[in-house]
Amino acid sequence: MTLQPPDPQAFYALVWEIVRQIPAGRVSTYGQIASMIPPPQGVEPPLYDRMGARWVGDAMRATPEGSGIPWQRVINSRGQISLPAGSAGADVQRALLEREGIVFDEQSRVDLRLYGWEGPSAEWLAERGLLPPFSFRPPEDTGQGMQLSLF
DNA sequence: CGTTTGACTACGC
DNA sequence: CGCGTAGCCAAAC
Repeated sequence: MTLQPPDPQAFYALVWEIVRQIPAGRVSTYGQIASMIPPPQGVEPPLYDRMGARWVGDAMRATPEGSGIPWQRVINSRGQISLPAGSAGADVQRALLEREGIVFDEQSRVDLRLYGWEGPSAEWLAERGLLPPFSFRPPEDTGQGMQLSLF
C-alpha cells in the first residue's frame, strides 16, 4: 500500500464511477482517470501528480467483486496490463478485453491511439465536478490527418 | 522491529 | 524504443 488519499473510499468511489463509463472495446489508463479527478482537499498538485495514478491502481485492486465495474478496461500508460505478467488475474483481464474486440500486439500491448477512451462527455464530468482528461490522440487528429510528403 | 511489496509514471540513458 | 530509477509510505511478512 502506498500513501493513501485523505479519504480512500471517497476517492475510490469516484474512480469506480468513472470506470463504469468506459465502453466495452475501449480502454483507459490509471493516469488518465486520475487526470479527471481534482486533487483531494489537502493534497497539493505536485503530490497528486505523483500519486494520482497509483491511487487509481489502489482503487482497481479494491474493486468490489460482482460490482459490474469493468475493471479490465483500465491498463497502464504503456498500453499494457499492469497485473503481474503470467498471473491468473492478468490472463483473465486479457481474455475479457479480447472478448470485447481489443487486439494486443506481439508485445502484449494495446494501441492506445486506437482503443484509448476519450473520456465521458463534458456535461457528465461537469455535473460531478470532474475534469476533462487528456487525450491519447494527437491534438489535431480530427480524422483526416495530414500525410507526410514522401518527396 | 527491519524488509519487502506494491493494478504508476515521467524521465534519463 | 527498451530498461532502470526516483518519488511515495502503509501493510504484510
